[in-house]
Amino acid sequence: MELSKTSYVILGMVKLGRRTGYEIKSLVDVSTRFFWAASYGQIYPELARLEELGLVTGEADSSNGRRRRSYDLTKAGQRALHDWLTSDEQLHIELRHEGALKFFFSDGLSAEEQLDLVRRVRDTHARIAEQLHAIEPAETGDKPPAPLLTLEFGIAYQEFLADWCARAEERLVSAESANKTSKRR
Amino acid sequence: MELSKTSYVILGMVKLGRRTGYEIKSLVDVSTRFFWAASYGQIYPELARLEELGLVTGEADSSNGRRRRSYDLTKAGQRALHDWLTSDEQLHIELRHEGALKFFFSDGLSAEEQLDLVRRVRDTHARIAEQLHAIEPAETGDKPPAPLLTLEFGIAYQEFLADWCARAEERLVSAESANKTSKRR
DNA sequence: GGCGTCATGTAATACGTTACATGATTAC
DNA sequence: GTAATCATGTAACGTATTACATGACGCC
Repeated sequence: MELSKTSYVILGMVKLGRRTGYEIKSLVDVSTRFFWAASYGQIYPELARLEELGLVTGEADSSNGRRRRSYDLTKAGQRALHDWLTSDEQLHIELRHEGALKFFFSDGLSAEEQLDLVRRVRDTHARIAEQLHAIEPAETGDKPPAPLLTLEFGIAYQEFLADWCARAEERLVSAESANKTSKRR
Repeated sequence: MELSKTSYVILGMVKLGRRTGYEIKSLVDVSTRFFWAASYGQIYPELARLEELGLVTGEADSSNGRRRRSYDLTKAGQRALHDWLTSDEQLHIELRHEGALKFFFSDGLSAEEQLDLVRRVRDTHARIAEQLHAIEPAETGDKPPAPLLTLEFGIAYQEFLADWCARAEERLVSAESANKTSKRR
């Protein structure tokens, strides 16, 4: 593979408009970071590399009174982005979920400890869902553009996770009370 | 932080029974890998390190005719595992989803290309859901132990994602037909 | 005899985060 | 004037994957 997935985040952000590295990072932090994060340590070197490859062109830009470097997509960059978007290669999908991991190993825990754990996981997702709800959609055209649909997806995703935890909590509570009842007999 | 999350995967697997590095890898590949993966390159060096730290004890084990090294949890290892399970530190939750990423940048695509993309994402999740359905629960005790509940969670998770894609497909199709109708007028 | 699996391990490489260094401009 | 933000970049570090090397055992 020529480019990393993170390179496409950069190309995509530049496609949406002339961008500086700083702007790309800010945009990523309120949008793609929930399913594809990126840091300065990746963005700046990668912008330089993409320029070498002829996929973006950078130029000094003092339009806002600050010294900075803005990038545009080249034709080759547009092609690379489109090729990636329509490629039928296996999608990279990866989850690292410490809550699920703890849950998997939670058989040694007491009922209360288990419940605490599920509650913490639910809180985490509920908080992220709130965060996403707070993101104001910048423009409201007639057709919902992809970033808006993706935001909707993110909200549904976090709420699904929070709901699943809520249902698991109910199950744990009722299992526990059933257990106490049978012991009392 | 003393130990990485992956160390706890190892400790957890050893808690479930005396294990070799090879066994840990095999177990991870059919269980935690869907929310926390691990490779030989992590497992073997980390087992050695955990032994140095006194959290596991390894010993040569030829019980099955092959030369191998099996590990057990020490008291300190059990404590470390329990402390992690009940710790209230921020949970590490991270998603890398190339499908969502492409979707976010899909505004330049044609309606058909967009639809293809969503279909590919749905297929991916539907396939993983099937894979999970195929995992036979080893033991069926009266109370569902945590690994089983986690498997249920994994199935619900993948099915949620596939369903969301299916609904998105419907929306795309109806938006497209509405668009054609209005153009015809 | 050969293939598949069991089994251990490491080296090279890639990927990604964090922290730091540096400095200009803007808002209060 | 000073704090926040804009802005660029790198070095150190940590994490993880891939590929390779090696070899024994069991089944057909």
